[in-house]
Amino acid sequence: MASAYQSYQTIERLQEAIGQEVTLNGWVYDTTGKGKLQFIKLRDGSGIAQCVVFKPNVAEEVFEAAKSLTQESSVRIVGTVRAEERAPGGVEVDVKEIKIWQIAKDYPITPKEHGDAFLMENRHLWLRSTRQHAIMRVRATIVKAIRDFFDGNGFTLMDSPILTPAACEGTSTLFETEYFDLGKAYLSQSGQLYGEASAMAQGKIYTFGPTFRAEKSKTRRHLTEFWMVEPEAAFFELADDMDLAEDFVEYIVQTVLKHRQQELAALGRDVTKLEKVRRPFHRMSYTEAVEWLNKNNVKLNRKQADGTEIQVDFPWGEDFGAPQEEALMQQFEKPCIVHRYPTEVKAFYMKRDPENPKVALAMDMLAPEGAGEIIGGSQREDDFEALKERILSHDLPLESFEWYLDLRRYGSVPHSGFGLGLERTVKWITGAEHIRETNPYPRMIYRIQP
RNA sequence: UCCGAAGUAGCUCAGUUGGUUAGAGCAUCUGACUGUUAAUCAGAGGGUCGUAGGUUCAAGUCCUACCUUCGGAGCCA
Repeated sequence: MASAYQSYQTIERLQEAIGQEVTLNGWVYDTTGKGKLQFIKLRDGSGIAQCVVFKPNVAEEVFEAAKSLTQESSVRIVGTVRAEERAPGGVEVDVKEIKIWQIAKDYPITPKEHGDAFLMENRHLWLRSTRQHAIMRVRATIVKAIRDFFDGNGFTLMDSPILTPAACEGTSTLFETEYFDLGKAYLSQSGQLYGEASAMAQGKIYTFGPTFRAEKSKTRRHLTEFWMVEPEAAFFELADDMDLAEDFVEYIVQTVLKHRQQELAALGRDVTKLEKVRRPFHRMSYTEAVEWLNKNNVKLNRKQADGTEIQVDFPWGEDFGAPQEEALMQQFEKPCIVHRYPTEVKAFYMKRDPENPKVALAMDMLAPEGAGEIIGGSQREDDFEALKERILSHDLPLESFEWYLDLRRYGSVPHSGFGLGLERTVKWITGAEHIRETNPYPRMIYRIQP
């Protein structure tokens, strides 16, 4: 006897079963009655199949069962598959038997429109809708593409811990918890520091897992819990890091195009835009970007002491906000890497450019179509004294970073890496309006249910 | 944290200068129909108008506070 995962017929493969009798298990997505004719749209997680019950052809109790079905009731249907032009997808099931697992009463999400708050309160049910189903399938494909890319290019998976003793980039945005007798522990906001140690052991590594930011950000680009993949490679300089990032993002996008056309179509995504995501991407230095902003009259809103706002030329040294990034990207159809940011606006572990100590060997990748920053990375400081001085000048506790400094004591080498935010990448590729749709159970500043 | 917007039926919304019994569509229930794709048609049930206080002969509507949600900024992936 075959086990359930082998024997039960999935709707995805119904085309192959034309002429055969099949058994389908699933949930009622929609019903329509037409007198002696009942249509049941059955959803089984793999797809949706139209099932038809015609009164003269079935036993009385089967027709009554069909009439009693409500949205999201769970059923097993036995019937014959046949080609039918009038049915969506070109096939339908001529129903012979119905077994009702459970009748659902008053399913809250109807085929009509709903508000954001309502859908988020019912996130556990919203996931059943066609749109959310498609986004989750694209997400799963992106995750697989990420793993395949690194696994296939000599990177070893070396996951970093989630519970950490100290901050990676300052403590202001960390979730805190008690850790037995050892005091406070924090949820990791990046696996990078551990990733660097791992790279010194394996050469090329990547970490992939959830990260946590207690930032009080309330925008359509922010989650407090999100997944990040962070490659780190010994002997990589900034140029290598940027090449890697371009290859990687191109691979992800092209893999989704190859395997998820159906889902992208269901989402109404303009795939011609994604087809253009081919190397080489655009690149410009931070300094060039500032010049571009000022040449194109993209001003910065600055608050005065009296509370009023004035518009000023973008000053060199200030970090870009979402409005600057968006303005910059409007000229491009492909992602753009902006590199060599001012040292002051970047993290302590980034190496300074030997040719210009005012800038760090940092790079961000901005995605087109308003998607914004998806990658942040850098070449790391590999000089012991320079790194130690940076830790102290950032008021970070030196004793917490002794192990990290060891990486510069024992065989320090140039090395680089970056972090790619999974949900932001899913948002860009699916064209989702809001990042809350890109994670099955998103955590946001004002929402932790369900 | 700051700026802006909104809370009316299970859901999405309308509700005029304050004025009799607060409306519609969808959903639910009953009935009709052999091709529906968010079916259609006929009928029925469904409300502490976010909470508390105030003004008034009279408050869904005006005022105050609070709560909740949404959008944006900063910060970031």
